[in-house]
Amino acid sequence: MCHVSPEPPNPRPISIYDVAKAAGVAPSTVSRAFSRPGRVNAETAERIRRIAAALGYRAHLQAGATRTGLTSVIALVVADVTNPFYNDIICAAEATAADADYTVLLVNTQGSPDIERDALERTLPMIDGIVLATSVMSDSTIRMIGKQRPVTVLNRSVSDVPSIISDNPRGMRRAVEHLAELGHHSITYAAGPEAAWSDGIRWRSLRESAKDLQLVTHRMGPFDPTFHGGESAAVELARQGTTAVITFNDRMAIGLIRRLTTLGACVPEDVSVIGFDNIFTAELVTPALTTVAAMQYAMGTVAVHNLLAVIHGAHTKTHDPTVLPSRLVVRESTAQRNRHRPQFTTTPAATPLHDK
Amino acid sequence: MCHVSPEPPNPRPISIYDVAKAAGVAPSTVSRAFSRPGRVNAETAERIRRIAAALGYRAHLQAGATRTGLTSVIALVVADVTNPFYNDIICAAEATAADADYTVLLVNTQGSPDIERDALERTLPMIDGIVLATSVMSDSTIRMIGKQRPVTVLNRSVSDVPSIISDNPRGMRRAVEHLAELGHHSITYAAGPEAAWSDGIRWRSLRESAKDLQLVTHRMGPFDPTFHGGESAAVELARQGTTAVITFNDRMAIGLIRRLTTLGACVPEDVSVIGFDNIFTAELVTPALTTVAAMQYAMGTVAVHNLLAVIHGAHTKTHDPTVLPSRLVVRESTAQRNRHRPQFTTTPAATPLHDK
DNA sequence: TTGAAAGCGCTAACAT
DNA sequence: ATGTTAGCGCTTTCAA
Repeated sequence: MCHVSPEPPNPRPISIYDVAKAAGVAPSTVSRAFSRPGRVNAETAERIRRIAAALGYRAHLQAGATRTGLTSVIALVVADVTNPFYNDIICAAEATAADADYTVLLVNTQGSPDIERDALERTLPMIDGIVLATSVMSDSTIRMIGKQRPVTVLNRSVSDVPSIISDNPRGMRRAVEHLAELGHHSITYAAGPEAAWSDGIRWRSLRESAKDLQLVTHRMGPFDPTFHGGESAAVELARQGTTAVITFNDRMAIGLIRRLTTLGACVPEDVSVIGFDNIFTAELVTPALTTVAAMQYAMGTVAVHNLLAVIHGAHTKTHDPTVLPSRLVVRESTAQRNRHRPQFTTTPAATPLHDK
Repeated sequence: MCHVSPEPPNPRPISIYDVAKAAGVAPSTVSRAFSRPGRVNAETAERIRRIAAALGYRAHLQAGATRTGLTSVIALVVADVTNPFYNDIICAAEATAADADYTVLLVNTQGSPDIERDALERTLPMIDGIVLATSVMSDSTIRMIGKQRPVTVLNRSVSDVPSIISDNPRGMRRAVEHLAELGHHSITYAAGPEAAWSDGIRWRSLRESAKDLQLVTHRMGPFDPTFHGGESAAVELARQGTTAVITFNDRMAIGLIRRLTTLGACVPEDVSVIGFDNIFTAELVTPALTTVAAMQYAMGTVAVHNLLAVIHGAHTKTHDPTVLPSRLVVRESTAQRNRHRPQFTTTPAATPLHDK
């Protein structure tokens, strides 16, 4: 019944030797016809390309890379490709790389140190450089990798490694001022993963800004930087009471608002919520989310641009991080503090949002 | 000022020769110590690994692949990594592949035939198989690639190539029944990209189901399968009037509802809307979206599972597509047809939602 | 169990 | 402008 397939699943691919023989030229000529068209007779080159196409030849760039060490591939390491925060970063990185004839290898670490290490282990030898958009590795590990391959880090400042960050202090400052103007006296920060550099800077910026404006701060967490993490934060928040919350990111803010609502609190009437990142969904939820926006597209562009510069031999003397501006986008999740209602407190009761 | 950097940006990586010399063994022994630990003295292997680690050696798998032709890498081709529809597919694919010690190479084509062709051209020689989660290539092209490398296609049925689809006809049937029960007489389909196989099957299924239930159907589009595509659909919809819409996917449905609202129509009071995919955001928007859910996680698992089977030499006799069930998730965007109001019609007036 | 040698597909020197 | 040769890092025979 089960007859043997006549063709193996992975037939040996056509090589330049096959093409060379068919065209009656030396293999190196075939190689040149593709990589250095100028250095070969125009007609010969054309004939070679025709024959190659007819034979179904595909250049095996990795093989050549064993000789040159250069692959024209760079890796973009992110914790979670499906996090909308990376949308623009990925698009920008791919566009910028494509302009320079580089390919972007997307590496999805799911926030796991093991996966990240493994993936890097596997891909490092076959790439010309790395953009670390999110990394849970230590600064010293990153610096070590930076010795082996050109590296650029995003959303994090690592000394001796080109870094691109957005102006978290300024964005946080604007968020705090906004809440102060609305009459809030105390701000709770729902923290993201401790390994996240941006979590640290955001909390520190919050504390400083709050101190300047004579506001009180609290810190909850760490939570997963996801919708569910935000839900957990809501439960904890309900126990301690507050009128204003800033979350590590928008996904958490959205989860928090959701859960808060099922717990009987109104946003923004009872509690004002501010997120970070300005993801697309922030505009879509009800109430629309007030959030600190970063320039993701620019981040992706600059990161790849700098990386390619280093690959091509640029020697940046100082490695002060490149700081991109950030701004506050005011929507509906923040409002005047409601003095007539008691501070929001309740006992956890309602069921969590059904997890699809 | 700009002193020359003492170390080149891409130092030659440590090879097995370096390790071999340091360990005082032959290179082949080092190779075996990593790839075939059983066939080398346990102590020697341990010593080699220690020395390798100390030297910072990283296996260069691509180099070995030039010999064996096997890379333990498979490609997952998607149109848009940031489309939440792929979340679970990507996660499932990576998990399933990791279980078998394979790495997933994520290829983002942005729906462009050129990028897809280019990416495939570049990566085909260095992978053991491909999962096409979205492809704009023709069936015959896919079949041709299937001759060169094991291929599995998702969300599409290609003869002679293992295909995994969800039960669109059944899902659509349930959607149409649902609308019929709510008293709607006519259903408009807002189409997605013409190149999308699932768009075709959805429209055909809609027509058949509607015919069975004696409902009238209209078709608009094609539109981009995005939020903005949905907005465009809303404008067109406003001109023609209707009480029930099914969109190609959830992102379109969300955009459509948004724009419809700014145009003065109420969802679901004036018009009922049903999407496809059940993306995470569908639950978050107001009104929450009624949608046809597919089993994305299972799709990813099955796709990779089947692919690995083919890679390991399975000979499936018939290539009938694997069909995964789909179901209707009823939320708030569908309601009883409102007989007391006139059919929704208006002139386009309001401004589109601000694009961040 | 280990070593020696050949070869994967390609590119870069060098030679013609 | 083209051919020849060596070699990239690794795996895999084949011997020892």
